[in-house]
Amino acid sequence: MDISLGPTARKRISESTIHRISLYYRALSFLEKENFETVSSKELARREKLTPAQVRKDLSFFGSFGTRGLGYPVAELKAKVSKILGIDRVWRVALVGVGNIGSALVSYKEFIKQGFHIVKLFDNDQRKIGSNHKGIIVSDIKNLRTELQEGHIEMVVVAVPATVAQYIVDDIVKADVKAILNFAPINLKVPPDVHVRNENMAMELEYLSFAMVNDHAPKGAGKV
Amino acid sequence: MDISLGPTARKRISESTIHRISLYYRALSFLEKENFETVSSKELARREKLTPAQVRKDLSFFGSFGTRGLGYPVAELKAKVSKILGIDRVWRVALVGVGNIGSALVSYKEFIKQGFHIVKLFDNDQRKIGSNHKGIIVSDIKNLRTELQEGHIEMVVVAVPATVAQYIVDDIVKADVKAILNFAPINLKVPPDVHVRNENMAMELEYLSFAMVNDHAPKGAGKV
DNA sequence: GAATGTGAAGGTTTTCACAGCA
DNA sequence: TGCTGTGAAAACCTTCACATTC
Repeated sequence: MDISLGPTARKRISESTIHRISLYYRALSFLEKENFETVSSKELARREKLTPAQVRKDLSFFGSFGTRGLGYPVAELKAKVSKILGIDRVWRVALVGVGNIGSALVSYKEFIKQGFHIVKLFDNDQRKIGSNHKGIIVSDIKNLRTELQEGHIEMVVVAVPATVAQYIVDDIVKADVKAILNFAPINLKVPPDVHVRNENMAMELEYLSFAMVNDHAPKGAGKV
Repeated sequence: MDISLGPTARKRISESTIHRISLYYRALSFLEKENFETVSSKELARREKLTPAQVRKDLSFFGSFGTRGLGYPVAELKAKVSKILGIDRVWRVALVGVGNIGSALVSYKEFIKQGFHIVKLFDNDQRKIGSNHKGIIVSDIKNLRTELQEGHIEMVVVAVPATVAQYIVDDIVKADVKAILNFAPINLKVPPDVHVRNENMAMELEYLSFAMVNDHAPKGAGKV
């Protein structure tokens, strides 16, 4: 019953903390499947290449979930972490752009596992409209706004070319959707109450390329 | 001729700086196409939703590329930034796991544009081995190690299920590849001289979900 | 004894503000 | 005058270390 996200005290939680909370969720899912009862911050840290202090600090922002001397109860902590991340429920998601990336995402199992249900697809290509992808009929993008509203969509994944992404996002915003996951390599303009996250796969390769060229040892080594 | 990455002075460059450098590259590509001659830190910042001071600091780690009173020369800065990121050349990339995500990445245009050439594909599914994807024949994963070496592969994209990712990565490491882009939701163990970057699309949706549930205004607002 | 929870210390990144130059 | 380049200040994040609890 006690939700214990802190009564009114909410501090600002950093982006990195949330990303690590996702990692804890992943590790805890694994531990639960393997029937571990408890886990220490040390063990969680080892599994995700972090420090024990970091794990404890992150969790402490949201409450006291552990027992001194013992560690954290796996199943219980996993439930708490789900709740923190807001994935203790189903989210209705739409996907715009049924191209290479888009169609791959329709079948992406991690989404479903975590409650992100893609329930609508949109495209502007006449050959795709009306076709069936994993049981979902592709809608005409012309009806984006009304169908998002009528379908009670809460999140939209944008997987269209950069040149048209902004127009589509403008429409999404008009449909009162407040969360967008963007795969187009462009900085989208949205009102301040709309959340946008960008997924840019080329950027990660660029990071690798940088690291190789500068022969940066991955774990903080050898500056000149 | 002057490379001006600083003579011997190399400081440690933060991950965030490198990510922003990628953003500058993107903005500069656009500006170049639109025939802009120069650009100010203010304008670059505006385009990527950053601050002008941030832009100047980031660039200053690598040299003095601008002209006071004028700004930065677009084409020249783009060339410098390419060089910093190590994308002023072609990288030979292999992809393991020709599933949903994998096949989408084979056709991903941003990779090619930036010099990341996928030249080899691997899978363990007999039905896929030998088949042709965008002109590349899928190889048997049994030959991973030798083919990576013979093909002079420098980077590998891993798009296989989490359960087998570590085994495959062990093989990749044995083939002396030093850069891995991992799409499997698992923390890979590699020696300290191997660079790994993780791409986890579910994590970004989790972030959105967190933001919505906690009704965090995106731009630092409204704590309690 | 073992491991959490947390102030305080230490480190890193961002922002400020202004000198310096075209 | 306009805008860069950069030390110094401020903000932020991580690690330390230890009192606390089981």
